[in-house]
Amino acid sequence: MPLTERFTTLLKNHGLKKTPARLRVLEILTKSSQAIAYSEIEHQMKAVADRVTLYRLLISFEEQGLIHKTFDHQGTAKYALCQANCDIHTHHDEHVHFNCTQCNGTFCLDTVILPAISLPKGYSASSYQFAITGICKNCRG
Amino acid sequence: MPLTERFTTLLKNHGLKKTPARLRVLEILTKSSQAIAYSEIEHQMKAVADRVTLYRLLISFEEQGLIHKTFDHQGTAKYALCQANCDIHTHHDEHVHFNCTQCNGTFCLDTVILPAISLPKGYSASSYQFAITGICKNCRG
DNA sequence: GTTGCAAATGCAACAATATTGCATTTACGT
DNA sequence: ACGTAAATGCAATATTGTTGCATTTGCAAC
Repeated sequence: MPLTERFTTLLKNHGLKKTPARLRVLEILTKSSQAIAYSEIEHQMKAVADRVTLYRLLISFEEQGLIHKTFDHQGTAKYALCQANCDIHTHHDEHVHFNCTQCNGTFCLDTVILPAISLPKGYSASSYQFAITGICKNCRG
Repeated sequence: MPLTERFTTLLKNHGLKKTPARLRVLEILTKSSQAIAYSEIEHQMKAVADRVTLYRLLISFEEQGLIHKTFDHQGTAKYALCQANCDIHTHHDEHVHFNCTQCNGTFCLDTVILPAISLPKGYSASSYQFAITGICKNCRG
């Protein structure tokens, strides 16, 4: 299925209207091998949409389960497409992230298995954020 | 050992001068059962120190291994005292954090054992950030 | 105790990041 | 083609973090 068609379906399935800005963001995220910071998306969106539009767009994408948002080792928000069929009700992003201190890249490590963790009594978990900081594959070259 | 004396030693051991602002921050962090956001510390520091001083103070505390800094589920920076004998060379903070979505509290779960994780080839880890988001003990009560 | 100096602080200005209100435009079902 | 709710753009504002520089302070050496 061609990209644009896939995006159209994706947006429709999540009750979102198809707009140039949204298609562009989906394209950017799809073509990236890693999670992208807001500033980077904005940079690539030049002339396509206003800053505010981008903020609001990302918020609704996240609410609707199209993308997930993580924070790297410096607290910078990074966005990536959800792999599975997330939606507004079941929005899970249970995989390990790797943050590179050299290139500042954030990678989703889908192959790493999440260990089970038992919480102390009284606490109830709704989601997990596991991140590893270090040097990535590329930067070690 | 009384608090003030302990703080004095702590600062001296890390090559930091003893100042009212620093003593106050140590006191605030010591008396808190959870990690504290910058804004909260600033609020409790009213009239004791300038915003900028607080920022710089926290940075040097972190560099010298007196405190550690984490980001909660909303990307807010939170600070807490280091438990062990961290210093500028060996600064480790390998425990699980719990972020409550109701009170926005961040707790260090020292009792939870960190699982071992094996990275894909090519990646090398220097630190780990494991966080669990949910409802904390107090908010369930 | 006095002195000297690096460290720490305060202030002002600035930079970066995120949010809100509101008028206008656009997508899309009917 | 039309009507409406959703989406956008713009301006203003809020929040958060940083930089430069003059002044003050802690503390070690004398």
